[in-house]
Amino acid sequence: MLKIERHQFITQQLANVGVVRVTELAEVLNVNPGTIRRDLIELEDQGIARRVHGGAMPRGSALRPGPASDLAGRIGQAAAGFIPDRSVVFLGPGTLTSEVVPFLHRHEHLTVITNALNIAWSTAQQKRHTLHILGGQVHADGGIYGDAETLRHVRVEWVVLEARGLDAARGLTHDERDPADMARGLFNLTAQVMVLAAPQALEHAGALFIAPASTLDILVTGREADNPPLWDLSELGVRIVLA
Amino acid sequence: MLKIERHQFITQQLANVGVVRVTELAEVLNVNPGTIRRDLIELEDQGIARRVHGGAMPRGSALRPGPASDLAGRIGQAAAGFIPDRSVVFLGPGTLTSEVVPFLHRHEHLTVITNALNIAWSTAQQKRHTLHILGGQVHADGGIYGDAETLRHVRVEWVVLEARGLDAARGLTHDERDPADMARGLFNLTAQVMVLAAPQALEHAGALFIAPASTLDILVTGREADNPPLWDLSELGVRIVLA
DNA sequence: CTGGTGACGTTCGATTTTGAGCATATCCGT
DNA sequence: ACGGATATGCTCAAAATCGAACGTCACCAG
Repeated sequence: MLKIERHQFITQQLANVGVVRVTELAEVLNVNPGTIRRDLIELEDQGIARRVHGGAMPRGSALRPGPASDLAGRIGQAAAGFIPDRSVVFLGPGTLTSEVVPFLHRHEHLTVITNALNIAWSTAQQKRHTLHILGGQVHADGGIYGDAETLRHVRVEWVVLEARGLDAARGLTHDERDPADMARGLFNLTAQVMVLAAPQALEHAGALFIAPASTLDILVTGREADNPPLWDLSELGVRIVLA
Repeated sequence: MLKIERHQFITQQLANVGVVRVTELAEVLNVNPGTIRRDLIELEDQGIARRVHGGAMPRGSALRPGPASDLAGRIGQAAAGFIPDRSVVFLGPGTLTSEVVPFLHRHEHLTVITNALNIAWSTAQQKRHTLHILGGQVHADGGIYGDAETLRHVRVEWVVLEARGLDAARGLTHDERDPADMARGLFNLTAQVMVLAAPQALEHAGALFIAPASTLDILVTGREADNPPLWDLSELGVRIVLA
C-alpha cells in the first residue's frame, strides 16, 4: 500500500463520509495507526484535512473550490512557512493575511500582533499563541486604525502585509489613507517585511505611497503571476515566492 | 463517536430545534450525561450555546422572550434598555456584558468601545454601530489589557462592567489584577456606571478593590438575588434592577 | 414554606489517543 | 550490489477523553 494510495483513499473518505477515524483507517488500510497519523499530518499541511482527537475532518469542506485552485490558501500557507517557531509576527488586515492564520496552527509559541479584528478572532480561537491587538476604530473591513503611537512599543521579527498596489517603479501603494499610514509606520520597525499580493495587485498602483519596492524582503503571490513586472521586483532584491 | 461529531450534532440541533436537553442528547448520542455537559461547556466557551438548567439554548437569540431560567439573557436585555440611542458606551469583558450586545441590535447610531475581543467581534458582525477597541494583550478569557494611557482619550456616557465581587461594605472588587486596573481606570471617566452581577458575585469579595459601591449608578442582577446585601446597596444610592 | 426529584459540579480512575524516538524495512539511483 | 533517503512499525510516557460516583443545588408540586 503506497502512501499516495492511502492519501487518495483518505481524501476520498473525507469528501464522501465527512469524518475519518485513525483506528478505522488503520484497520481498513491494514497499516499501523502511527502511519495513519503521519498521513493525516501531511494532509493537514496540504490544507486537505483538519485533524481532531481520534481522527480528522475535511477542511472548509464545501466552502472552497479546492486546494489546487485556492489561491488565497496557497499564499497563506506559503507565507506561514517563513514564520519561524517562537517568533513575533505582525499580521495586517486583508483576505490574504487572514489565510495565514490557519497555517500557524502547528507553530510553537508565536506572538501574534495584529490590527485586524477577524485575524485576532481566529487567532484567539486557536488558543495556542500569545495575541496582541492594536487599539482604534474598527473599520468595515475589520481593520483597526488608531493611534500610531502604539506601534512604538512594538518589536516584531516579521511584518506580513497585503498589497493593494505594487510594482517596481512605484513601490508599495494603497488607495486608502488609514491602511497606508499604518503600513508606513510598520516599515519603521526593524523587521523583515513579507508582502502578500493577489496577481491583480501587481497590475495596480494606488494613490498613496507606502514604501519603495526594494525595502520588501519577501513577496508571496500566485504562480499565475509569473510575468515581467515580477522580474523587475526580483532585480530589486525582493525574494519572489510563487505559491 | 468523535467529540467533534457530537459538537456538530448539538450545534445543528441548537440551530434547528432551538433547545437541547442533556438527558436527550446523552441518549441519542449514546454517551454519558457528563460527557454532554462537558460538550456544552465547550460550546458555551465558543459562544455557540448558552447553558441553562437541564440543557442549553442557542446564543444570541435576542428577540425570543426565552424561558424564565435564562438569567444571562434577562440581565443583558435589561442592561441594554438603559443605553440611549446615539450614545457612547463602554462594554467590559464578561459573559454577562456579552449578552448585552444582541439587544443593541435595534439601537440607533451607537458608538461602542470595548476591551473584550468577543464583544468586539459580535458587535462588528451587526455592522450597525461604530466600534472602537482598546489595544493590548488578549487574555484567555477574551479580555484585552494594555496601556492604561489609551483610556485618556475616551469619553463615554455609559460604562458597563461585570462584577466579580460586590457588596455594600467592600465595594466592587475583582480577583485578578489586569481587569481590576482597567475597571479602576474606567471609574475615572466622568461616565455613568452600570454593573452587571450574577447572584453569586453579590456573595463574593475579591482581593482587589476597584471602587466603593456608592459610585455605582445602576446594578443589574437577577430577581432571584433579592436579599439583604442588595438592600444595603440600595441605601447607598445605587439603583437596583432585578431582571 | 417544604420535601422530593432530578440536574449539577467535582473528583477519581480507566481507557484511548497522541507525540516522539528509535529500529527496521523499503525504495531508488548509481 | 551498494548507500542514502524515505517510509514504516513499534514502544512508551504524556495528554485527552470518557464514565461513574457522590455531595450539593435548583426546580416544582403540594
